[in-house]
Amino acid sequence: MTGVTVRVRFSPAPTGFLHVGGARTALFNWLFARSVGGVFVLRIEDTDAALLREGLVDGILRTLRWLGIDWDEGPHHQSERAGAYAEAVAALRYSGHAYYCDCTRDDVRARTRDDAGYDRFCRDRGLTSGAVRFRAPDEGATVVHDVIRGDVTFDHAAIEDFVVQRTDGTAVFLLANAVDDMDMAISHVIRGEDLLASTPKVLLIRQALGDDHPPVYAHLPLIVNEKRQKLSKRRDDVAVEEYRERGFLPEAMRNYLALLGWSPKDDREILPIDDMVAEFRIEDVKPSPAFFDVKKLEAVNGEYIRALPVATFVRECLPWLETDPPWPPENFDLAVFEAVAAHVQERARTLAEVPAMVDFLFLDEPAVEEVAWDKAITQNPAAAGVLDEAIACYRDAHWDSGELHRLTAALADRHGLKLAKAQAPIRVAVTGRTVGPPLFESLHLLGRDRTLERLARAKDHLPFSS
RNA sequence: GGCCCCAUCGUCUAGAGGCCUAGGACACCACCCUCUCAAGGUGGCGACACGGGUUCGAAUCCCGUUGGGGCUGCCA
Repeated sequence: MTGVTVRVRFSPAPTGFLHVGGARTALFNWLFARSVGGVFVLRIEDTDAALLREGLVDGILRTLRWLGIDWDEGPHHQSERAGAYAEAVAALRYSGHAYYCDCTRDDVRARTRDDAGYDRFCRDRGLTSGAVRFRAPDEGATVVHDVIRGDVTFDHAAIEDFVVQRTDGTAVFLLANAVDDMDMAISHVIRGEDLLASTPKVLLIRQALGDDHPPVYAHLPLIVNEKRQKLSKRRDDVAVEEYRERGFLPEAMRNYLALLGWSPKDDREILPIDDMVAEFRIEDVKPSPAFFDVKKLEAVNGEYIRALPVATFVRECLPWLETDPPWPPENFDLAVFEAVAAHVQERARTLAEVPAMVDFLFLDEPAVEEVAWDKAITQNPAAAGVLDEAIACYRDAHWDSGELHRLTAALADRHGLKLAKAQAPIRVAVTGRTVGPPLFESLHLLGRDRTLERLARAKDHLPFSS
């Protein structure tokens, strides 16, 4: 790597949002650039008119920033480099490397052979308008040097005369890609394996354009779904933005993505970004596809959530607590949430599940889970007694979680119950759920009045209430 | 169909010929801890796709088979 300026690029097509696979590609380019002191260029591949709608790029940039992936150059837009592409196409035509073709879509279909694509019908017709096709060599082969896969050889016989410029004069990505990578002096091309098969075409164009410094390639393994297919916009949850909305932290997302195809030398999986940069080696990336496992992502996210200082955790939770909360907004009390935060933080795998863990504190009536209520109260023979006595001894209790704990333990004792059993009807009566933050801290925060009110209400609903 | 890629526990991976009766993590199960649930601790289940070579020795190298995937657009 000495003596050569490392320049990499992430070049997404503007589809409106950043795809999980794209994010991983961006991350690996970024890690590589940062690890060797190279330059990370952002380039928008919008050569197709359909991709020129306003705003399609914004989401991608926003999400890259959210992930902490910054760029040193760009974003360049291919839509603004039409001149350079036109020049390149003209050069290819003059040098005999490309020719006009007026075949229609149907013509091409009819002329496509099973083993080598378009049959080159227009090659020597001397047309002066239409789409422009690259004259692929009839013999020989092109070798793609890939640091992840080794040398991959493509026989020219299987490479068709592909289109480099559309009838409307715009360049297709193969051409734009070749020209831009040369003009921008890209030294390493790191992208998804789905592009491996198109690489010899780009190499052929570059060669025809006089290039003698092809970049080093690294084709990353595809990220696949449970059926081992490439993640697709249609059937899979691929928008990184969506994971953000589902309560994942950017650091966790980034860390998990880094683990798809790469791993540090030791047995660590959770590691700070600086360590990743320090240890990242593009040649260590595995060539085989990786399944995007949301369960594992959640586990990683849980680790990151727990590692947060409580105050930071509280701040991160705010959007979930203040925007469209399950309780009347005016009921929310930040001080109360801050008091339970540490308990919630230990239990949450995503920020999105936080509201349900604390809703009993801000709801006028607890959100009752039918199954829980039925099991712990209605169908529980001990419920009436426990509830009655809880009301009796909580009424004059010193309102403190330790004291509530002691009183309830004594209560359980008198009923010959384990505290675990005795607390169940109380918890469900007060919070509506069987699980949640520690009960006595919860009661303490809820306050005596509301606690007694909810216990009484639960008791009243019992079929044989005393 | 053609071209290309890939192949270690269910999943993500460690493993670059002997350190491997294959290690870690997630998931799952059990137990411990415990006011529920988590967290934490301990343990368990669980893999080198198959067949040939090469070698004193192969998860590691080679070939083949099988399986999976990608590409095959005037999308990128």
